[in-house]
Amino acid sequence: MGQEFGETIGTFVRDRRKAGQMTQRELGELAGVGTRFVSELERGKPSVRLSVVNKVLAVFGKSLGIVAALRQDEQP
Amino acid sequence: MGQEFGETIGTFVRDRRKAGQMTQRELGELAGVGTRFVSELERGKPSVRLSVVNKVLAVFGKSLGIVAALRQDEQP
DNA sequence: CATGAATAATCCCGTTCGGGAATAATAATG
DNA sequence: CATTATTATTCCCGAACGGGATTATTCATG
Repeated sequence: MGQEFGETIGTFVRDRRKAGQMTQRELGELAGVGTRFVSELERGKPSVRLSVVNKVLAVFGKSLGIVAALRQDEQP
Repeated sequence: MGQEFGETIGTFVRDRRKAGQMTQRELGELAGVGTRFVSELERGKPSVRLSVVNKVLAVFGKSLGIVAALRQDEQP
C-alpha cells in the first residue's frame, strides 16, 4: 500500500471539522482562535505557533506536544 | 507504572541531544536555530513556531507535522 | 572545594505571527 | 443557473518570537 504516512495537521483538522459539521468560524470560536488561522492551518502553513495549533487540536481531544512522529528512517 | 505518557518535546530533544554528545550550541548550529531557542524548547516553552521546532527535530529524523498524538480519551 | 564548561536568564531589535474586518473567489444548494 | 454560504485573500496593527550577545547559575570533574 502506497504512502500511508498519516495526515498532515491541516487535513486532520479539516477532516475532523467537517466530520463534526463545523464551519471554520465555529471551530475558531470553539478553539479561541481566529478564522484566518484555521484557514491557514488547514492549508498547511508551516510557521504557526505550537500553542495555537494545540488550542485547535484540543477541540478534538488531541495534542501535538507529546511525541515526535517519525517521518523517515531510524526507529524510535 | 505511573504516568507514562510519552515525553514532551523538550525532554525528547534534550535526551536525544545528550545521547548524541551535543551541546545546545552544536545542536542549534546543526538545526539552524539559535542557542536560546534550543534552551527554551527543551524547557517546554509552549509558544514556539512549529517550523522552527521541526528544524530541530529534523536533526533527529523526526517531525511534528504529521499526526496528532492523543492525550486523553477518544480513540483515533 | 575550586575551576571551567554548559545552561539559563536578560536585553535589544528586526521579523512575523495572529486577530479582526472587508472583499474576492469558490462551493454548495435549490 | 441563480443565490447564498463557506472559504480564501488582503489590509492594518499590536504582540510575541527568535537571533545574538552578555551575564548569572548550575553542573561536571578533578
